Amino acid sequence: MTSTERHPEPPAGPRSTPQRRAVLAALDGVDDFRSAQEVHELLASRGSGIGLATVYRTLALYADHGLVDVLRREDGEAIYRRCSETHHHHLVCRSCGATVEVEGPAVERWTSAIAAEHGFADLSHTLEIVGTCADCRK
Amino acid sequence: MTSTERHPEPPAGPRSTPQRRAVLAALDGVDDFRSAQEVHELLASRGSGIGLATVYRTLALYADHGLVDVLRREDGEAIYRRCSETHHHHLVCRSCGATVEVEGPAVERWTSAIAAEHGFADLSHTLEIVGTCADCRK
DNA sequence: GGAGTGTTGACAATGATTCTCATTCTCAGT
DNA sequence: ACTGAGAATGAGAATCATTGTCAACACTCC
Repeated sequence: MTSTERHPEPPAGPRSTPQRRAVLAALDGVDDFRSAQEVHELLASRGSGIGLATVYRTLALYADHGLVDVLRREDGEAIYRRCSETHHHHLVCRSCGATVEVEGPAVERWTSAIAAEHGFADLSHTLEIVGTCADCRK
Repeated sequence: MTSTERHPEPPAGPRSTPQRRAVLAALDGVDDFRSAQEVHELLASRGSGIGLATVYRTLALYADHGLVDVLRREDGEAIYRRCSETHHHHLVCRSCGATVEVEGPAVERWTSAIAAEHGFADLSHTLEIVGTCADCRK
């Protein structure tokens, strides 16, 4: 709150490094969610000597910045996916992992209404739909 | 596989034992989500010598039977809460942890519609709303 | 009372994630 | 381009929730 705001917000996004670019590239190469361990293995199999800790740090970093989505597998393992930056939800196939991003204005409205009704503010929410896709039902 | 199947499936819910009753009682005593570790500590502080592994087994057991809800904290730790057995969602205060169970017919309808639209079947979904409750905003 | 099965508790084992720290790299001036 | 300051990286140790193992027990049915 001081008058020290000459540089309101140095555009400074995360610094660009080869490792970070590699992680994003790896995520761009797949269309479903991958764990940090999997991303690391994938990169390793391509000859990248990137460290596991760096993969974790990078994924956490971009997750904070909203460039990747984070979900949890049933066993609690965190999984990540490159995604659009607008608010959305996921429809995931429990069999093949295929993912579809969906928007739900109706849901947004509903959550706001319900929350307000109970006196809650500063909302955020998560919604995931898991099912079996058409291909896997054959 | 002998002919010993006279009792195909005793309506038998989980067998009742002092330990299991203690775990459920502990959950009944609070109105928000607790981790297995916390439940164990709580019981220990009451002089119960119940083992940690038993707490995990019991919570997993009741979670399977739908008697307790399971959520994940941001760090991935599983948290449990005694709940009604009908399908519902949670509105959780990020500050004090207070929880409200809410129903959302609108959401149920929306998820079914969206999923069908993309050819998904055998649906299940999770929806959590996190916010700051009225008391914590003072 | 005894066998058979389900439960428990203590403890080891697992496995994802985080931390530490010395080294290396990026980026904004100059 | 050159340099300094601070950010990022890698290797491996350290955490910590969760699960597996197995012997001792509890309960039910005969």
